[in-house]
Amino acid sequence: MPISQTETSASDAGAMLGALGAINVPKSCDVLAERLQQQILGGTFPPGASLPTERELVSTTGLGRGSVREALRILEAQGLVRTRAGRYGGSVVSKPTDALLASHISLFAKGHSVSLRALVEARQALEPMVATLAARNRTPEDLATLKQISARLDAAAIDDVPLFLMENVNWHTALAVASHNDLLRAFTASISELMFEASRFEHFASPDVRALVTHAHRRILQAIESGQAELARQRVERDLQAYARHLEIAVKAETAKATAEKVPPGNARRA
Amino acid sequence: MPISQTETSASDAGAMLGALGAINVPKSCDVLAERLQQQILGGTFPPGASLPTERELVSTTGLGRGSVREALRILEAQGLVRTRAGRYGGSVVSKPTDALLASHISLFAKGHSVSLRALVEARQALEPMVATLAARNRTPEDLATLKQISARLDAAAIDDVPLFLMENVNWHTALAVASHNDLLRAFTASISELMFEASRFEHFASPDVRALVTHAHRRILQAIESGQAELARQRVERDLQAYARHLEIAVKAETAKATAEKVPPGNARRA
DNA sequence: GCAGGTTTATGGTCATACAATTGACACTTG
DNA sequence: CAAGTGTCAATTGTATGACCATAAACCTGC
Repeated sequence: MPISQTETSASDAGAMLGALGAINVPKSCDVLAERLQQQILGGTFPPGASLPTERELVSTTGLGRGSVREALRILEAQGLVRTRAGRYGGSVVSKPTDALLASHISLFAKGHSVSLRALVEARQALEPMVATLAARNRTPEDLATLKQISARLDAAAIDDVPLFLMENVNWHTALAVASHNDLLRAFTASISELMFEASRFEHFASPDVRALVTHAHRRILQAIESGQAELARQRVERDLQAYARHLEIAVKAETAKATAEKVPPGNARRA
Repeated sequence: MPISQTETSASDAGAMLGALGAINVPKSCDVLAERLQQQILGGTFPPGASLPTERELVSTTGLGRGSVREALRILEAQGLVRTRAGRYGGSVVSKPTDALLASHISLFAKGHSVSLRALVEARQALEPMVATLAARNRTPEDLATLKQISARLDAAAIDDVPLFLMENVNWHTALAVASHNDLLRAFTASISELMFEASRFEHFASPDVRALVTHAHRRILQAIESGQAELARQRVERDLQAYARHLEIAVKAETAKATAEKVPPGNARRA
């Protein structure tokens, strides 16, 4: 992002001071949070190390304890520290978890009302690469996990739709783990979670869709097991295209039903 | 009368409650933050609306002002509110910005020491789809912006490397905007930013690489202008592969130089 | 040795007071 | 009247102090 202040449209008035734009006076807690963040990222406080105690920070910074605590809440929300009470407690430095990043992505998506279509597009972008990398980088353990989940998924496909959807998320997450790319893993897991939430309301998981999913997963897993990266990519792409088609049909049916329910006044509603 | 605490005597109480794991006592500020978050997401406080004042929250929740303020700092770190001081100030609900999500992604990436290779892989996953969508969904304004940036990029390619790198980020961001997919836009912009930071240290931007980049951008932009989605995708893919190759060479040279500096002189290792 | 209580450093919460900020509005001034 | 200026009031920002809750470490008695 370009520098925000410093509008260059200076008239000759106030030339000595230059063009000064809106000046933002930071809050003390923000300043402290940022400084601590830099120190953490700079290695002064490596993961696992303890920050000074609140009261120490109070005395070293000259701020009040309230400000110090607010700064710590910010760092906590960023996933950089984990605070525990009690003797020998305090704030220990930690690495942001996948779950935390996922929650921030989720907040962003919900805040911007990201459409199901956009989610599918993002998935179509990410998962082929994930499959490619998984075929290349998977460990035997990754493979074992995937097979385990596949078995549970197949079992749930018969009659337990909620479990099926949940295991489906697990499957995609495990695939992302097998890719051994932290960033893609976190992105993919987040999107799977979001799609899971979305598809719980659209009750889109008919028996034939479930069969289609399990079949596709089997073929993808096979390609990954044999290390055929390109084949895995192609199969994921085709699977996602089929999934997108089915989803579009389901959504269309849903909206059609919704409008049908709204139009006729006083009819025989749901039994 | 519902179950008050101390259900049954201590003797066999454990059996009735079943196996209970570590119970986590939440902090009051976390509880409040979560409840407010739900209300915001649930539409009770739509974007642009004001939350109750701190002191109102104090009286309605029964908590102390410190806890209320800590909750607000959490929401602020999540990008859900923006707090201003002064009369008619307070906390107004807002949507998380791209920049905020980018900063969280950046923290995650830095915390996990995500490699440049992983970044490139993520970019290779995202940008082809971004280009496809941009070719499909671009508006005339998007196109104008892209052309503007392209012109600046071409000019900077001649001699101003820092400006070139910055405009390069802008170009990719503008492309992501043209895709009209909020999630892909935010992801792509974050990764571009991260790669920019990384490539500032590796001073990888030789004249011929710069020429290669501007040439590729021109061809991509042309495909997007004419709405040829598939062509745009292919060109981005090829561009990224070339970029990845050059990057690998540059990194190899860099590490070779670093090791050469470390080993005693006169030790001619094979490069 | 160990089961139990005790200590004590630490975060968690609350209350109060004052300072800083800022938009609205009345007030001057030309 | 127009433009600038001062004042006010509501709200957040900050500091201080006190006390509670928690949990690891340390006794203590057996």
